[in-house]
Amino acid sequence: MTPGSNQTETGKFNPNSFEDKWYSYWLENRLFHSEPDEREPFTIVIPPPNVTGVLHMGHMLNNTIQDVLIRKARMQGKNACWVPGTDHASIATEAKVVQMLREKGIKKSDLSREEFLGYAWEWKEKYGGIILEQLKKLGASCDWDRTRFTMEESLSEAVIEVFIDLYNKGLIYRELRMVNWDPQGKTALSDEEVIFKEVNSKLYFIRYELVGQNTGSGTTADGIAIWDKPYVVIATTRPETILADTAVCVNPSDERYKHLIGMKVKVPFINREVEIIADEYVTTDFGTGCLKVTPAHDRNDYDLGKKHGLQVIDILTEEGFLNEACGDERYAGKDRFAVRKQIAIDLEEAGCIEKIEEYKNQVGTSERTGAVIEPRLTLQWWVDMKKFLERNPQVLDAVMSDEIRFHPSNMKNTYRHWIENIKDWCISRQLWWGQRIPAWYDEAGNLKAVAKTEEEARAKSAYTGVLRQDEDVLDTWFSSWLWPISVFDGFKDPSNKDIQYYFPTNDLVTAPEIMFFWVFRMIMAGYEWKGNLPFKNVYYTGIVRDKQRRKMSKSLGNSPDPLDLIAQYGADGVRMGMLLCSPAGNDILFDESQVEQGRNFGNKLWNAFRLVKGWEVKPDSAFDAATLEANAKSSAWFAARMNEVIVELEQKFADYKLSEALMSLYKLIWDDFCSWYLELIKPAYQQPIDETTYKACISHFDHLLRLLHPYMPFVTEEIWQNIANRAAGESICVQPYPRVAQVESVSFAKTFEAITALRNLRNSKGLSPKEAFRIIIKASDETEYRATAGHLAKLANVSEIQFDAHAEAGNNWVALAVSTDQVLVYLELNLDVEAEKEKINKEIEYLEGFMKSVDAKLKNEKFVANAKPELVEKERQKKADAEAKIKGLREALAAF
RNA sequence: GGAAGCAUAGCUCAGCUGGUUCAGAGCAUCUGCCUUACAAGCAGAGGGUCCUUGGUUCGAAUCCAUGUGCUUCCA
Repeated sequence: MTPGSNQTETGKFNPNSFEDKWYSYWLENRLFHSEPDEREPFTIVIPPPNVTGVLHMGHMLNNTIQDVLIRKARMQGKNACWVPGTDHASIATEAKVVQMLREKGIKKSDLSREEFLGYAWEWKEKYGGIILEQLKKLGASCDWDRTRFTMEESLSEAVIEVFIDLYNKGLIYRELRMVNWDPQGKTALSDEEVIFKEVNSKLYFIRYELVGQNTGSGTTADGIAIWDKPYVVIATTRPETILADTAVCVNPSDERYKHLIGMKVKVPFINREVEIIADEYVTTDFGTGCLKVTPAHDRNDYDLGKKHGLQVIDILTEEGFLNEACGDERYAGKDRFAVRKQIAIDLEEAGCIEKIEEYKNQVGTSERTGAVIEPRLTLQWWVDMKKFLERNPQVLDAVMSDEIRFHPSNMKNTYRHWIENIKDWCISRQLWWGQRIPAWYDEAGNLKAVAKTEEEARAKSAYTGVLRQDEDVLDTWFSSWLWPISVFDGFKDPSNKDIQYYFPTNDLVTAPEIMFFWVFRMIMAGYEWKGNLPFKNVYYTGIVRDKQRRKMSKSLGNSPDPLDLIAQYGADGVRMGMLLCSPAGNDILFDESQVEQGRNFGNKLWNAFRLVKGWEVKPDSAFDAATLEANAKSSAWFAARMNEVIVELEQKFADYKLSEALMSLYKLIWDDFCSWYLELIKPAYQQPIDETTYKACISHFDHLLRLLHPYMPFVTEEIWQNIANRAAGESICVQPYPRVAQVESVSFAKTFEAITALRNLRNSKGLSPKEAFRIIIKASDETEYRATAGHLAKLANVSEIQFDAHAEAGNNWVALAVSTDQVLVYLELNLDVEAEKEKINKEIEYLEGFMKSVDAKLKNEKFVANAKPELVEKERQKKADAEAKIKGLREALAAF
């Protein structure tokens, strides 16, 4: 059954009254479900939102765009499949679960891995689907039967298999390296998960006493000795790390320090003697030119340490506390930031501080927990990206050659730059929520085998002792990069009909900052395991910002609640508001007034429907020929106009200019359909309309609804269902999308111009629209005016139209310029003759100026010789038109 | 510090490989209207040295260079 309209035709437009109803209807009729068949597939996989997430403005934008693309494809007869799902977000979810447990009084450390995962799954089942439910409110036409989750069994198996496969191919290795450590999440992060923020900090200048130098050359950078002992000064933003210093380094060519190379200095408090070494790495003009080297806590220092064979002293715990190795009991067991403050005070007291400067620097923070990242030396698993790319050069080539098209295309530059400077990908995480790494070790921690199960590991390694599986899990992106393949079970069953049919997918819609995390890696996975690209187009959305260009965020509180917005303006209004001004790649400055505009547009459409629906229809025989003829012309004109716009739309969609396409539609509906066409065919109050026109109108309306449906699915369905009789189960969702047709071109351009000129005259003279005009049309070609005389009379309230090519203005006849013709209007007013003359003179002046420039072009031999012939012809036409206009205006002027 | 992008009406943006009356759209603004589809509306109107300065060209918003300002990415 088709649900009846909740809204009577006289009711006010209220999107809430029908949106849920139609969504349920679509689901009941399984309109979004896809199975492979003989049609051309059109596939989108959703960028899986974080399972802990709730819908925010960015999701709204992103998913609206996907829905527009998928709905249009579906209407175009393609087998449209939009696969929804979520990712397991190891670190974010684990943090949530840990917090939930803490509230229950349970500590993670008191639980076994299995127990913890039990709670985590429980949490996921309870809260993990919220965001998907919210997408339904937005109207997202996902195939919900295909909903996937990155940690479900089949997808997890794929992850494990891929890991093993990469290991066997030599593309994965395990190594002790400096990683980005999140002391709050207590895990390593990849470089992409670190967000750099500028912070105000301090640069501490600290004195290190020179060993065995009782006199002489220990000086400050500026040569002044304040201390009684010789010393050097180092500059650091992290004074707590001096306890882990194992060298001081200067540039070998630095005259100030040359003579000190090879000597030793004492680290304050702990009095560790460390050597002054020399390396080109040190810049002489930063700080004092004298660098403290802390191999355990700084990436560059680590490399330096390796090169010079320095000792590595790790003074931090995994939580970011100082440990016993720091060698000073005042600080051991305390937080790194607390120690930073304290040690600064203590150093000051000890006279070791030369000075402290304010300093702005970039500090890395965890994308998920926000904690300040600590470079930390740990054993992690890595993907060898260089080797991977050597195996799969298409990862770069496909994008550069537009085999995979980026929208906007300038993202290609960033992509290439990224690949050319690629770094290895740290894929292990010290967490429990995620796929556990299938690596097996002996009791001493030596890697014995990489295998799916203990049995396999044993078989592979032939080791008979106790085997322990790696405690760590894999990065969530190590699941997500397989998404376009794994959602179709392309690993589990590579020849299944889904993967063969839907892969490669068509479009991917995502945020620009995800290019490195995800887009790039999916392309890698596509070529490595399917030997093919994973999608053909990548549409990068902008970031949703507020009017002050600030990024919308929870903490700023500048983001409206999407569901509130939907409740207030309707999902259609919100969708339209988001898309009205969001070219690919451009940030969108969100403003509620745009959403209001979207709702107003829905209201406009709704009222057009009310008008049409209210008409009484009678057979054509009840009408005179002139009316029928005029209406037929109007319908033909609109058909032609709509066709023009469909041509535009096709081009705009081909270029992924979704905002512009929407704007074209907006104008077609509001201006051409409502303001012109409906006004033209509208019968007088309580008068009937002829059947032919009514049918044409309904057909045009129907086409408009289809064109608009991808953008505003709900209101278009509501009207479509009520504009004509529909069978049970029918829906606009699956109606054919209008195509470009061969339509006779009908121009009303001069007519509309004349109507506007007459309305303008009324406006400027303060005349009532109720007073009819008498006019004379003075045209060189009367064809169009004669054909549309009825239209002109109706929309400009003209009671009498004469045609006279030789008419003269004057005696209360005022001339209006329309194209190159004139419309003379009878006015009984006392005109301000001088003002009228002035106006005409100004017009003539402008036209003469214009003519001059055209003339100059035409007289220019080089122009005539070099420009295309049709262009020259156009210029000649321009000149002729202007001449005709000037002639008419002169005559009008003479008539006063 | 390295790289990319942007600068056009009050705001947000179109303007493809130079050439239609090339200076555009939507919103906002102003004027007049409650005209029986719609005031969430109708009918009109105004508004810009296309960031600066040079250059190429018969011709530049468009191509090139310089400067300025802003944004983003990477280190």
